[in-house]
Amino acid sequence: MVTSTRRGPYVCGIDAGMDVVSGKWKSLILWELNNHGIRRFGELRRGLPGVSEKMLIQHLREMEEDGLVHREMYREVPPRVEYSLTEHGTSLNEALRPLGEWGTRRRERLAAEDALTSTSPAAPRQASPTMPVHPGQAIV
Amino acid sequence: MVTSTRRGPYVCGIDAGMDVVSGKWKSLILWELNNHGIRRFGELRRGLPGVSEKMLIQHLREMEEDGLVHREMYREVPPRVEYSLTEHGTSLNEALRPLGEWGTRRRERLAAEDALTSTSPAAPRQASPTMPVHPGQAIV
DNA sequence: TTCAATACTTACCCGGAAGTTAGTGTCCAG
DNA sequence: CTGGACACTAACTTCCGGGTAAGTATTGAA
Repeated sequence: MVTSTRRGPYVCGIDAGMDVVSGKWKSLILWELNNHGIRRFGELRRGLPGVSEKMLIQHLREMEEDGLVHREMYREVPPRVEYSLTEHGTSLNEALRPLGEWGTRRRERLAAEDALTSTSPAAPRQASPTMPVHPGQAIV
Repeated sequence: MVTSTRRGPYVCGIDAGMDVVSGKWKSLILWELNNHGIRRFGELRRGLPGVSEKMLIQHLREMEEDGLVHREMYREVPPRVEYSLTEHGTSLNEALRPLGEWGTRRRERLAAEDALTSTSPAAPRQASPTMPVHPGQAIV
């Protein structure tokens, strides 16, 4: 079972909160659904560059089980499935906002450090040109 | 190096925030240091039941490298090392508070569900259907 | 007839996170 | 003189999260 190690006995709230977002794409799925309201499976896949179908579903299933996302299936041909955030998902997303803002400040700090460390401090732009990018990973 | 996969190119702030707390004990270390201000290595180990010395140090090192914790070493015999949060560590802890509160609410929900789901063999106070289940204090 | 699109499912594999165990040097209590 | 406290370090092993690739059923389009 996927949920074998999850829902463990939590020692505090942060444990319980971290647990539901632990997963490479969970927070991005949350963000994507929060921004678009309703998304089909394929839309989500295309909206998260680099995610594999297997992981997308696995994460969506876990988040559904955790009561974060709602799954609506229409028995059509071709099949259509719509995902959206539940009330809990929306509130989780809001609870993550301060962390996101903290991370944004951290990114800015790192970019500034990189700009200083680089040999020629010519371009201290916020989008650091020295930042390594590997194919398949989009910079948003 | 431990930091091989870390500090990857982040797609958004949440990525950058999640990265520094990804690690089984990171958030608990943060919590522990935030509560006590200053803690020695052994105190931290005893304060986090189940952590291995290897993981404790590895996490402390990474957090030090990320600018979250400060490490003060006193060349005494026996050796003494004191850990504390930096300004960034403190602000990260505050940024995590909403998530912690969300998690606490989730724990309460889960506890309530468990209370309903179980056939109430252990501690079913009263079977009054009108009685709201209120777990109150967190089970730490 | 073959291909694309839809939303998955299944099998296999790899790398890294985490666990286990042992060892370091110095001092003091027993 | 043996052991423990202290703060680590190192070697080895296990486990599992995530990636890759192929297969499923259906229909319409080329």
